[in-house]
Amino acid sequence: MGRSPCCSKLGLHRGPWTAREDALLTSYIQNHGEGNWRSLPKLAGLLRCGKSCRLRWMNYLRPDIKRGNISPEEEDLIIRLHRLLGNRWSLIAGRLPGRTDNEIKNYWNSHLSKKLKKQGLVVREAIPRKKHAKSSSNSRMQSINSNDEIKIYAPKPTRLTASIHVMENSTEEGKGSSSDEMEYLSANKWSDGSEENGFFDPDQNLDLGFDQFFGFQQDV
DNA sequence: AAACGACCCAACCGCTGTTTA
DNA sequence: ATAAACAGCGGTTGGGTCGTT
Repeated sequence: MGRSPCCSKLGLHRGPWTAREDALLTSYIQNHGEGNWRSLPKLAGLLRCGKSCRLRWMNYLRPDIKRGNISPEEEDLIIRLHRLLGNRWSLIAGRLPGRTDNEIKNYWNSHLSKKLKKQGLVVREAIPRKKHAKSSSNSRMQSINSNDEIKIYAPKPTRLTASIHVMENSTEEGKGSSSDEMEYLSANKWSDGSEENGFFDPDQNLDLGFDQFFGFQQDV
């Protein structure tokens, strides 16, 4: 399967979006809804690739996007979630209504990683993506290290619904390095006392006890 | 006022995962 | 079972902006 040709190869527009392009895209999506990114540019009268349209919509034009500074509460939440999930920006963004994965990623790279390093806190390194990953019956299971002992279940970037009771000790400063946390996560115990087979499933377990864990109520 | 460096962030690239024929 | 098409994710880039000298 080949990667689809990029915009430049097809003679499409690249670079910053114009107000007119924004208007065309917004208008089309308002009338027809999201999706079909491949055919959308043509139907909307845009000389852009679908990928570019999707990105523009998701990161900038969506009506529910929250603009402005990241609040201290949001910052705290990002730090906690990053400690838990690593560079899973879409998952983290799913926890911050109105914020995009790109925005959070940028904020992390430009502010938080430096800030935490200054404070002498461990910043979790990016988990290298597997090369030549072969789909399996449960292909979203991603190993995060070579010995396959620790795994994270990576759901689609939908809103997370689950409990983090399991992480309650990790919120204290200085405690719980990432490896500690992952070890804890792989201990196969959920908040309800049930045991699982070593996979952390944020979709299933991030919501319950959210406010206790994160210290404030989510505004959904 | 000009030059320079640091920072920010929108956009792109390359890859993986999912769906469908 | 397989491959192609499509969608989405995370890392990186580069142009614009801001602050400092």
